[in-house]
Amino acid sequence: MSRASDRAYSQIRSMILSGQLAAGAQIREEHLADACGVSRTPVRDALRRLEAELFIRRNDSQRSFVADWSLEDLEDAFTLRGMLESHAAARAATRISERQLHALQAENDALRVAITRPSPDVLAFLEHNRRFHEIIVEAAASEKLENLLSRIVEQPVVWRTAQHYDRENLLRSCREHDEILAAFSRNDEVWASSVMSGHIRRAFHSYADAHRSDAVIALSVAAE
Amino acid sequence: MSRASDRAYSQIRSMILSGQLAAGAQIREEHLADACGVSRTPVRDALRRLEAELFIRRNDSQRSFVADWSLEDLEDAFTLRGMLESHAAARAATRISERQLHALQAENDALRVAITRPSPDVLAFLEHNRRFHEIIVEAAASEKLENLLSRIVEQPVVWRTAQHYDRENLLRSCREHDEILAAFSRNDEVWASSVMSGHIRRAFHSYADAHRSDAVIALSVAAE
DNA sequence: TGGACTTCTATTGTATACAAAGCACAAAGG
DNA sequence: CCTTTGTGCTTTGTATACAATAGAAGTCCA
Repeated sequence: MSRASDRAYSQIRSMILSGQLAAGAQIREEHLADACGVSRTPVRDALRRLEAELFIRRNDSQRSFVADWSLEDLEDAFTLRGMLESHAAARAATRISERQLHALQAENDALRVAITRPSPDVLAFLEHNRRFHEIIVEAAASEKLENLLSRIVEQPVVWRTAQHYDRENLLRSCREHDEILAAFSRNDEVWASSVMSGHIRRAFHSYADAHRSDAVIALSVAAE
Repeated sequence: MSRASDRAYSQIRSMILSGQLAAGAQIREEHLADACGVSRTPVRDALRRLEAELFIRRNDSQRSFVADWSLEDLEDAFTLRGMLESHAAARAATRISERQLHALQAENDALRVAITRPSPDVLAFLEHNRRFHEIIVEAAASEKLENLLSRIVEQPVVWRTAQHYDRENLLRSCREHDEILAAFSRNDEVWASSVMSGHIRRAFHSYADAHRSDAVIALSVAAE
């Protein structure tokens, strides 16, 4: 992550996720170059990557804009993610190693600790949750699948957090993870895949519900 | 397609698909720049795109190589494609317009003409087939889905053609397309999705069978 | 002789200057 | 008053020079 284009990539990416670059806003290469303290060359490089991940879109005359996704687009993404991740879970169920199983368990334990303290640590939850899902995709051992999933798990959305990150929802995620672990330890692909499917789907509805609440916070849609 | 980076993109891409750049071979930016008659800048741009589409992979020290997929990788790709395209067919079944339905019919008619002549025109078959599937994905009206599918429908594979492109197989594809059309005209998403699923799966087995034959020809895996 | 260290080379990464292409706005002509 | 065309300004595209880095090949010393 020391190359200038990598720094530009993650910096621009977090500018988008944080809302510092508003959805729909036009992007000017030189402006970002100044903001990142590099020249336009690595910025262009970063923009291409972000474009491939649908964070950025370009009009016909090559001008770039921050992608702006509707609730329908979000549901769409969750549906695809559900298909792909439940497939990943099925594959992982018969391929996962002891080491990976232990790593999964450790992530979910850490996740539980993060949310059962007096004031839940949402950022820690998100990070452990991300790792949890990442390990499963690794265990699925399909490079194409990994490539596809990397393009839809995170999305720039200005998020309303009130309902969504209440302890009840977080705990439910954690319990669903337990069930996925149980399915893995029995190498039951059908079970693993169904639980994962429901897990992602429930997550969508948490988000959709939260969409009607008030408090607004910028977060990447990585949870569940 | 007049920009230098676009020319470089399609030129390098066809060098890979044609086998002129062998699977596993290292890629040197300057070499390609000479071959395409442009500077390294647009070549780098093109390489990034091809990398996102898994035509090219890079090692840890940023050197690029032509991707080399095994038969298992190919099956993997077909499985994913089957999931995504049958989902696309389901969505398309309830969303497709009259215009698109006619366009589909026209493509399949043209496809039938191309293969029922004395010596089947395989290239024309491939092109109409590609358009047929493309229209369905458009009709599915999901940008994310379109984006994902664009990354797995074509793959660099040196292909053995003898069995695969015999008239029997081509005709079967054509008949399966007819059935998909029937499902669409009745807006039956379950039917459309099942036929598509089987269609892609059968295509995989045609390829796998052909893998044991002799005649070798370089083609992109776009058929069915 | 073996192993670490150094130098050299091949290749990619970055900056910068300039070229080309769009867009907006203004002026002219119908 | 509307349309069209031209002009200048903004933004992106390309070439090139130079910097950085990884690998390979020697080289030196124990």
